[in-house]
Amino acid sequence: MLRKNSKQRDAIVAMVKSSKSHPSADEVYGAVRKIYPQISLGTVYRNLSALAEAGGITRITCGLGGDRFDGNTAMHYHFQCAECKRVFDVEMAVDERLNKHAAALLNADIDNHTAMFYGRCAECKNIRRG
Amino acid sequence: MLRKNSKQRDAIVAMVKSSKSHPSADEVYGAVRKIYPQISLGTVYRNLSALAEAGGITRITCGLGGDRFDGNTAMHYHFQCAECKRVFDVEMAVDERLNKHAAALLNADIDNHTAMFYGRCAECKNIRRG
DNA sequence: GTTGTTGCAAATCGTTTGCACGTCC
DNA sequence: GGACGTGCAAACGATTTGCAACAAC
Repeated sequence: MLRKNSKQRDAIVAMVKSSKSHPSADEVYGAVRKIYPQISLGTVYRNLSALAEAGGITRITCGLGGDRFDGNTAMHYHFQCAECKRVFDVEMAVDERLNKHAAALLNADIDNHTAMFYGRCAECKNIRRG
Repeated sequence: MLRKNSKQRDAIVAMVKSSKSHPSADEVYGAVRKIYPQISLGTVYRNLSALAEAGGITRITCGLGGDRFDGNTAMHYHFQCAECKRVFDVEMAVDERLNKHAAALLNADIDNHTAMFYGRCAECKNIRRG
């Protein structure tokens, strides 16, 4: 994968990199379709997965709904609102030593870790709950 | 939900609580079926979700494969092996203040957070990679 | 007897894949 | 021109849901 260029992939990368909203595959699809109306959802999924694998973007596995994607590949944590399902960055220092610590405890090779916070975002927290 | 007792639910709780392997819904199904061969996968899913919602067990959203369930509801972190997909506990102190810290940063209500480590477990790390 | 719970099957959601065709180097 | 990428549709795995029968209180 990623051996040849494609304008579809370029558009997908550009969309994810320029977005701050942690879009889902479907949202990327909707946005890129405005430029390439013929693009297929399969192509979006294939490229998002290949790009995440190659390290060009980050895949965010969240508890509520499908995966999200993030153009910011620097290690950081996320928060997901249980109400609106949006994902936000948590601008908090990440302790990379946790990987080594956990690796020692488990006698495992550890590549990375993720942290997800859950609750209600600023906009949703004062509204009646469904 | 959870307003009346059922022997199926009792068996599901017992299985998850007694397991240390963070079983998937399908694994719970397989185990409980030995006692109640007529139980359906839908019942297992319904009960696991209701129990997790009620706080009797914990749902683990992991990046590789479907959700797992944990009878240990005390806050702790997990590690998933990229090779065998098994999930392990990480016996590491959890800083509960992170929730307050993140809540302040985002002006959000935060209930909980999870952390997942990824890599290769002790058993898999020395074996040729596929 | 009312209401929650079950078993079953069909439906849904998010994602992946096989294939014929198109495009890049 | 050969390998990789695309569009399309079908397939897939995980999970949820509608419904009639059933069990708990």
